[in-house]
Amino acid sequence: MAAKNSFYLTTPIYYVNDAPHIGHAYTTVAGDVLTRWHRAKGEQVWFLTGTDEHGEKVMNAAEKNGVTPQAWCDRLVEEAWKPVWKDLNIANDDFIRTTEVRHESRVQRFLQGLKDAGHIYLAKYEGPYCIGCEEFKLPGDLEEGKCKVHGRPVETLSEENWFFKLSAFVPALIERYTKHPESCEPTSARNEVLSFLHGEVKDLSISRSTFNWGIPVPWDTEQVIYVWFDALLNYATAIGLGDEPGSEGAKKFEEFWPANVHLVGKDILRFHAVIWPAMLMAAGLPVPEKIFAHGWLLVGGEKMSKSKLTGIAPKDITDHFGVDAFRYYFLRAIPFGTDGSFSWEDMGARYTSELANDFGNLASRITAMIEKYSGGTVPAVAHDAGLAKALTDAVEVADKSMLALDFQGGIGAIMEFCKKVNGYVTEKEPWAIAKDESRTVELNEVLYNTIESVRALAVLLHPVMPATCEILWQSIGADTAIGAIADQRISGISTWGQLPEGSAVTKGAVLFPRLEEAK
RNA sequence: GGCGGGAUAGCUCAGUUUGGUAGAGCAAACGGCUCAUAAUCGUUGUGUCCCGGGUUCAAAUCCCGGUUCCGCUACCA
Repeated sequence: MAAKNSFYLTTPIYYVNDAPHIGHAYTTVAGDVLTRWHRAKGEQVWFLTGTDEHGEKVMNAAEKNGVTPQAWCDRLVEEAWKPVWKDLNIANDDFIRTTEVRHESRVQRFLQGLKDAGHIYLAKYEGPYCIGCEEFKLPGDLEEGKCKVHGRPVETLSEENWFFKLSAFVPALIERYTKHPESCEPTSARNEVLSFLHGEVKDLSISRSTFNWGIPVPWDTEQVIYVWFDALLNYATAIGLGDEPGSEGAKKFEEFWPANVHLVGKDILRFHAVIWPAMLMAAGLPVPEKIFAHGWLLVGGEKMSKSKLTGIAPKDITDHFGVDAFRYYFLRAIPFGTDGSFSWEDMGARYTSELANDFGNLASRITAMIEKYSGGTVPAVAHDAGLAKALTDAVEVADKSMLALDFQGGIGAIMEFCKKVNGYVTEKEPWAIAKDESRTVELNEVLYNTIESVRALAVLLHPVMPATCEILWQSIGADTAIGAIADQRISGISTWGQLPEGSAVTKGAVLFPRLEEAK
């Protein structure tokens, strides 16, 4: 595969039977931070998110609310989903909805292609069916022959469905995950996938005839395409899957496919690591480079859920801590890939310690000192070998970690540097030097080295906390002196001495005010 | 039932591959400093390393057995 300078990342498309909670936001923020990091590396980035709008559950939710499925989706997308991403400062390049024509037509074309190539066949699906649930049940859904949900006996029903020859791709999938372990991470997730593949994998029923909220099977319009088959394709339809050579869509697809990373929650790992690549293989397309399954956010030790009143809306948290603290906290506190416990206490502790005391306060003390001791302008460029080295190391570790989706490690390295700068200031005691007029040169050096370190911190933390770092960037005069923060490159951060002498520094409002006891 | 992962300081966790006096951050206590957001810097303490056996000069680490939590998978039907 030719080395390309593009980076294509997707979040799952979220199922619109309800409003987003912090679990959805966790995935999307992670995607946003990672894509912002790649943009800061100068890569051509495409970041896709969207909504999954077909299927029986959406149809039922709409019915219960007395509206058509389309109206239901339109309302949730416009009033709940898109606004939340806007509030969280998510810089997605596209937002796909599976009810859009661009998606539906490409899905149909893709499916027709698979059928023409012989990967689709008609067969009778027979199994236990619960009238109450109006769906076929799996053995695990049953208890003593009765539906667990309704506690009533199931009937054996059969339905003619179209099947995808999933089983035919098992050997190729096993080979893929064995030879390219990085294509499914973390390791625990890959092992689960492999263990599943080594079991008995059955062909997949990809159509339904019991309801009609979905994309019609092109050659059998009595049936609609199974919602997962439809949904997975969004990653490719959004960038022009199957379009005429030479068209805009085809160019985009050429540029960005295969996706570099599909971020998924661990509950939907198998769809992405088994079904999706098999679909692509069947179509003769390259498979995604990496499926990354992150963990769940736990509240009180349990997976968040609406029914247990643990479904927290992002706004509940951002109203108190602010958007940037939200973005920071989950990626900083939880190793990506393992479950993590959310608690107001822990978030409050980390906010105070790391954002207010370490980072925010460092910005306050240096801007205040430059105003007080240097007339509000950056003094002559100076150099401190210790800080410069620490910065170089921090950038190196942070970059390596972020690229590996180790957000905790990456942010940790940056914050370690921040602490080091605080230590430098305390040790040099600029306030003491300032009392001796013969030591002005020395004083200016300390001030310069500190503000220059803050310049680097602003760029390093920009992908994680864009709004706050932008404010900081302005307040140290960097915007005027060296250009927009968004144009700064990771590779250039550790070049010492960028903030020029004379830049205007103003001590603005504190970046992360101390908060009253959380909740 | 099978496979896999976890149980370590008040809290979150690292350390277990390659045995050698038990670690980090946060919280706590004490000291320094006063540029800063009652901030920051330094120092300090903290442990039946889930339980019971075994191997060894020496076990959080290796072996056997058990408890408990979690994930994947299967089956009972």
